[in-house]
Amino acid sequence: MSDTSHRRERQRERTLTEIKDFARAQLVASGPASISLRAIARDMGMTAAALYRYVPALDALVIELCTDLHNEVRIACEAARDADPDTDPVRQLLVMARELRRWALAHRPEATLIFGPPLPGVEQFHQQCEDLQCAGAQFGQIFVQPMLELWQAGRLPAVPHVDLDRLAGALPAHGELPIEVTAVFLTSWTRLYGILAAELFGQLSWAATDTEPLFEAELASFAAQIPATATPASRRNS
Amino acid sequence: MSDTSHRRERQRERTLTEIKDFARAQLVASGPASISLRAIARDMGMTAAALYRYVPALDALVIELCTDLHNEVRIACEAARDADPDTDPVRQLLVMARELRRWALAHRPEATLIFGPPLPGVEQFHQQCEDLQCAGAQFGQIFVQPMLELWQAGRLPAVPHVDLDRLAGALPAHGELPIEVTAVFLTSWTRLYGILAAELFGQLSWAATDTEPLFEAELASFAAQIPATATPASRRNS
DNA sequence: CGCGAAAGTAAACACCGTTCACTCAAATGA
DNA sequence: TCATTTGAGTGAACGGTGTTTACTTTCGCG
Repeated sequence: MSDTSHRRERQRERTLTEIKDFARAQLVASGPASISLRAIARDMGMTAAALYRYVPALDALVIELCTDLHNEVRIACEAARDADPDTDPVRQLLVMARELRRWALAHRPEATLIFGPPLPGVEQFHQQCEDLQCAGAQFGQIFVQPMLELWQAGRLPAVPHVDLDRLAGALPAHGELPIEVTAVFLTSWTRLYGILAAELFGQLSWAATDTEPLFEAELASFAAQIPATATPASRRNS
Repeated sequence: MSDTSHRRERQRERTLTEIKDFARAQLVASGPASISLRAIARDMGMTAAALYRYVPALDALVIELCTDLHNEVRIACEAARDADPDTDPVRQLLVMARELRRWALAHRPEATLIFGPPLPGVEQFHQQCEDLQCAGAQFGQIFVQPMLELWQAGRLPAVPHVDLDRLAGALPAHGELPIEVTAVFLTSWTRLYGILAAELFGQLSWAATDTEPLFEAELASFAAQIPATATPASRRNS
């Protein structure tokens, strides 16, 4: 009984992943704006209307795609991190950042979808990212975590020039993170994101064709702020 | 004779700017992806086919819009710069950067169009930016210029960690700029762009609602690298 | 085997970009 | 002044899109 009813469910799930596979193929082939239900249905040998048995609307499909891609890039970064024997948080951050860049440049349309401006109807995705369980937040978390470890080890330097009081007033509700960690995370993240997004979106095509020196310099300047071992005076937790 | 023919031309130009005005109104109202020739024609009380007398295709119209917007934000930054009596290049850079952020946040859809990933069919815009006369390059130029002045005054510090040789190999043909200036410009620009783009595209909505502290910190850390007066040892030109 | 739910279809609606043949008015030249 | 050329604008059409509706077919379950 449950076997047979499961058969239906499995069939349903297979069709849904097939839909997402074709959607991704279109994303890769023609960019985020060209994902079309009718084309997916055509590729699958079905009618567009049939897809509405599986997906409430195109927007929802794209949002699911965003979720999958966030998970994919997170898992790729985690794998790169775990493949490195060095467990130093700084080292882990560098390895993950490089893997993020590698993934993004190897999957430009996908990266453009998740790191670019939300398509109309997909703005909702970033909103729901305030939920820590959502894929976007979990992706961010793998970069937050090592920074938290650095802070606990007393190795996180105060970020210069950041108005911590004002920043603290601009955080969402779930902010159980120390404000110093938030500050260093945000400044580091936006720097990485800047190089990546600028290259992804072609904003640097007039100025440089290879941004790896810039990327590596940013990583180096990040690592340089952090002492290899804890400064005794700034040690905080165990 | 030339009067009358000019009358036609002026009429034609008025219609064209009217088209662009309505296009921008749509951009502001519904985002970059929602600019539609049919809707523009509807708003103007015309047929969509008539617009093809003025614009070869939708893509071309959007590209023209990008050009206009680049000019607009450039002029806004120049105005802010010139309104400040301080002629110190560092001060000018800070003023222009703040104006850039102000403009972008006050014109989010427009900023998303020109700073986000190119719409399908508009990739061409960034390519043509290798031409220094194009609007995109001229916009970049107003930030390059003060940095060049700093370099000429011997106040530009070597950017740490950047592999200048490799970067030099990744520059387009028109690079008559000193490589040190290029390096400091690109690292500073991508940092600014990162904060701006992250906020524009909602990438930080889960982490912070107000990025001004981050932006100001980035400006401060840029200014901090640059000596107020020339280091005698590093002075280069007049 | 028959029933009922799920899957899929066809047609329609309202959009979209783009093209083509056509009309109409206005500027031009003789 | 009158005929002609040129340009603006129209209407219909083609193929594309998301989405809804009513209908049919398929298939697992009792």
